[in-house]
Amino acid sequence: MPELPEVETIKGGLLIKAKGKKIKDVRIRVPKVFIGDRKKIIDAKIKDVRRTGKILQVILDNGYSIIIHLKMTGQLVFEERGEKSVGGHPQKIYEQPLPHKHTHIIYTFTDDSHLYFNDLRKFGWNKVIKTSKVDKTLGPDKFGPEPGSKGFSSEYLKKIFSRSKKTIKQVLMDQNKISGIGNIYSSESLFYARIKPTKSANKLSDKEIEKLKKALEKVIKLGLKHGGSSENTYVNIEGKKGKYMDIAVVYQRAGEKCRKCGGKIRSQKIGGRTAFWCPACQH
DNA sequence: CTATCTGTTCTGAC
DNA sequence: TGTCAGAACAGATA
Repeated sequence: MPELPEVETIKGGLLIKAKGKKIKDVRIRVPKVFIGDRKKIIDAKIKDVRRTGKILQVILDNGYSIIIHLKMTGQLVFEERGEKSVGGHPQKIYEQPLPHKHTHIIYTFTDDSHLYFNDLRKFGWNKVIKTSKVDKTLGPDKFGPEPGSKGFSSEYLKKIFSRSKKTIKQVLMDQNKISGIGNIYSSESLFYARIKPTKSANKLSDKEIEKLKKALEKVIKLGLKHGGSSENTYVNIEGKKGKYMDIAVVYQRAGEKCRKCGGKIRSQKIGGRTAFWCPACQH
């Protein structure tokens, strides 16, 4: 799924395109991805869009909110009235005009613009809840601080790392401890910090923790700057892909040469996810 | 054809 | 309480 930079990019797009619009209709084509009462959001206006970790919150002006998780393959694409997404000969399943086979929810605004929720694997969801419950649902007991935020201090990292028995990569991806990091940015930040992903979190030195903290903040910024990563299906609100993968140092580059030392990048499963790293540079 | 992979996270079993 | 496999799903790839 989109990780923090991707979701943040979508948030920005929604603020520009959809803020202030009034929902005229919601069409639900796959019930399992829409949780809650669709009637509660009809005739409501989008007041604000926020983000907690990888979860989007669309705040409406009637006391309700839509919270959205894109999981691995979810997309939110906005189209103005009468605008036609690029079609042509459909090659890839996601490059067809909207709505298509994997469009599960269609939000229509009063000016006849649309917001489409597409999700090939149907793991993602859109959920209607009371805005007063948003903070409780997405509270700090469920989501740790994110890189760059106030709570993301060296002391905090030291605490969670020393208590964990898992590998550093697994801890980085644990949303309860740190929000917004997934497979891509955990792999990339560990490379910049020169730490191998298989290392036990509780074996990191203070110096390594300091380096990792900086690396995480750096890759998140890089991701944002490049509009996210599009290895697979991620697109922004306009249906365009992100460019982070062009500059990725290790992610999805097994067998290729390390940009620093020229050695071979290797990959291995850690806790069910594929990790990528340079055995020569990362210890 | 089959088998295996995939940017996530929750649940139930131990 | 922590950890782990499996599940939710569909398509791309070898």
